[in-house]
Amino acid sequence: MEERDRMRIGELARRTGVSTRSLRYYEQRGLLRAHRDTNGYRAYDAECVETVGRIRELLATGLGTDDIRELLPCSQGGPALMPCALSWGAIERQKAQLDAEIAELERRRTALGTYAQIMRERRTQDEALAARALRSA
Amino acid sequence: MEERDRMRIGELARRTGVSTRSLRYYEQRGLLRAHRDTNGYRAYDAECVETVGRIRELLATGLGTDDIRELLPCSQGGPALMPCALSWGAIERQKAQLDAEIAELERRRTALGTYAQIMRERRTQDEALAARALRSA
DNA sequence: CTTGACCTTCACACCGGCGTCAAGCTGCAC
DNA sequence: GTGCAGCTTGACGCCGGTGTGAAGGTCAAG
Repeated sequence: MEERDRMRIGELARRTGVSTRSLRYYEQRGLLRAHRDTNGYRAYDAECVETVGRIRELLATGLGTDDIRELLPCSQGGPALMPCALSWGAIERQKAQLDAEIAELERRRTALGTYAQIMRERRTQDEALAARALRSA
Repeated sequence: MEERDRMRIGELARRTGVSTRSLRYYEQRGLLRAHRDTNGYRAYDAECVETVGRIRELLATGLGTDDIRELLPCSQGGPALMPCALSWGAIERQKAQLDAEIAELERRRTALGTYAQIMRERRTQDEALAARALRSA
């Protein structure tokens, strides 16, 4: 809780490899909290580095900021049993959603393959027709 | 080619189940061609019903309107050998893209499962702690 | 003439995480 | 004082297919 452990947004960005724009966005979305210096500058505790890391991981799973906001307190220390139970649904929902999206993409891939097959056959016919036309000409 | 075979946008929408908004959009993107009555109304040939069907199929595979524009003449009758060859790449690209997206989603799903597992373990620890706290209290 | 169904073009809204520019303040170094 | 790096908030753009609404023309039926 020492003030010395606090850093400004630029340094947090450097340490995490995340743009300042994103950090401000995470704060706006309620994912990240920052103290304020007297001049209005954001002052982040050292643990924010880890928090940002978790945010990036969760974003990378495809979860949205709304889900992550409910999920984050759960992944931190402290008596977070209740939020855990509450936000458990979000993970299950997201897993189900991912399964659905994967199925959808595989359906698309199959459809595309079928479509390509039809076109391939048609092209073969066309080539046969063209060859016959050439011979008769 | 009889004028009697032509219909206006509302009827095409009804026959295909596609909104008039989408039909106008397809025309704007160069996927669909319409004649014009003297009063400016769009007049569609009967075959447009099939064309719209193909557009929907291709859209459903995840292809964009730009790809479909190059792909459509290929799936219709006529000497479409060259466009076929040209647009073949679009299908292959899309298939590769779908494969990549599927892989990405599966990576997300796995990551989510791992994350859930970590949280589950942490929750178990928390519960153990809470139980011990209760007993000692 | 009016009503009403159908048509026209133009254009804003959406979603979501973030790039990017604008206009202005702080504070250190020279 | 001047410059510059770093900070602030605010706001537009993107991507792409489509919903939706405005403002107005066409035409047949009453």
